[in-house]
Amino acid sequence: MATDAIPASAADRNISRIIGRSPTTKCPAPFLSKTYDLLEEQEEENNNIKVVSWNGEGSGFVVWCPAEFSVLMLPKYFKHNNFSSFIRQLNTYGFKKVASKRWEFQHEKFQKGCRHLLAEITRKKCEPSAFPTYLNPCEKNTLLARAGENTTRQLLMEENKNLRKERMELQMQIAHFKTLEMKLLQCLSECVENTHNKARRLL
Amino acid sequence: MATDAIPASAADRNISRIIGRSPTTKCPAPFLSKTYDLLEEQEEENNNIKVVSWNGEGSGFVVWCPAEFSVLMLPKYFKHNNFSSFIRQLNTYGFKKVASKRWEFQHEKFQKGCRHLLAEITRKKCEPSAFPTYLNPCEKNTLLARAGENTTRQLLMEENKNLRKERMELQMQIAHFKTLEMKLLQCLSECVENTHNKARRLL
DNA sequence: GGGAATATTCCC
DNA sequence: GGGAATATTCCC
Repeated sequence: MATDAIPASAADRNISRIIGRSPTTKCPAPFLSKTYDLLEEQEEENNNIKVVSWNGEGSGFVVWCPAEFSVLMLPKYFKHNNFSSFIRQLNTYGFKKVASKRWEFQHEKFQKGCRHLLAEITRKKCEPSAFPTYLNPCEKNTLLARAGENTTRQLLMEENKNLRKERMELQMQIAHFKTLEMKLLQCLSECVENTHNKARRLL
Repeated sequence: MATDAIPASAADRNISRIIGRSPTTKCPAPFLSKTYDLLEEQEEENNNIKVVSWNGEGSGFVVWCPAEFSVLMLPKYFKHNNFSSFIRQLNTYGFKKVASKRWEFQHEKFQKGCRHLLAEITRKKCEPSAFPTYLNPCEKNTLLARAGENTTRQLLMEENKNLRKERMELQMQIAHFKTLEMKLLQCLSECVENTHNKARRLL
């Protein structure tokens, strides 16, 4: 094992928690440490045939023999021997396949000699929960479903209430206009009649 | 292996999917099948010391020797040898510890000779998945919650739309009344003036 | 390549 | 006993 090969373990994370190291200095995800370890340890062994290695620039790595890699190496570091599960993890952590004809992967923060960069690599999936921890996932789920709906519903109900109030006011205005119209017509009618009568009297 | 020991495998689930079996007849979770297998297979072996077995009534099971169980049996069925991980899974599927002095667990649907009941056991946790999978009770709740909210929302939106339409119509009526009022006032004014002039001319 | 279910680990 | 992060599997 390389001297700088400090595997990310539960103990590490515990220490990290106890001494209160900030998130930026926390230990890397186990998957990343193990993959880095794996490459470093292969580096030391002078095998005739390389199964996996850093690429020429140390900016990524190549799985030269996927079958041998899966059967011989994966179980030493992980709880499986499936190449596809390894690839799934690489994708989860944002690695990119950078060659079409060989299994070469790169990640900006995964470089030969730069173990300290591993801690800056994060999983793609991470949605911080907005709900208190005492709720079970089912309740959270229900609330989550309702949260958006409630906001929308409340807005709709508010608008609704305002619209009804407006309607009432408009209807009162109309009632007022109707009364006014009647009065004006009455007035006009009287006025016309008045004019007529006045004219007749005067004539 | 017992003759009825049909492990829940990816193949099973695939077949289940292909032939379109309903959710109620889908195969049990791998954890449940494996735990059932484990008990059935132990049953057949006439060991001097029982490490794990069904209880007397077949209504649950007992891990008599947790250490041996963890080291010797767990790795044969699972990807670990931790008793606590096994317990965590039992809890996830709703098993209850039913004795204080030994590791005895029960679940209503986990009974000796009743492998078919396993498929009715569901995980407690339901992930916030927005899209259709098999409907467990939790997911149903969520969907029901959403359905109710949606119905309410749709009704509110409908009422809202109608209220806006009404408002528009009322505002048009008001505009009409305003015009009418002006005309009537104009008319009245002219009428009054007319009367006045006519009277003056006649006098 | 990635969504989602299940499994395993870690911690409270 | 269970929440949550990570790992592994399965499927599209």
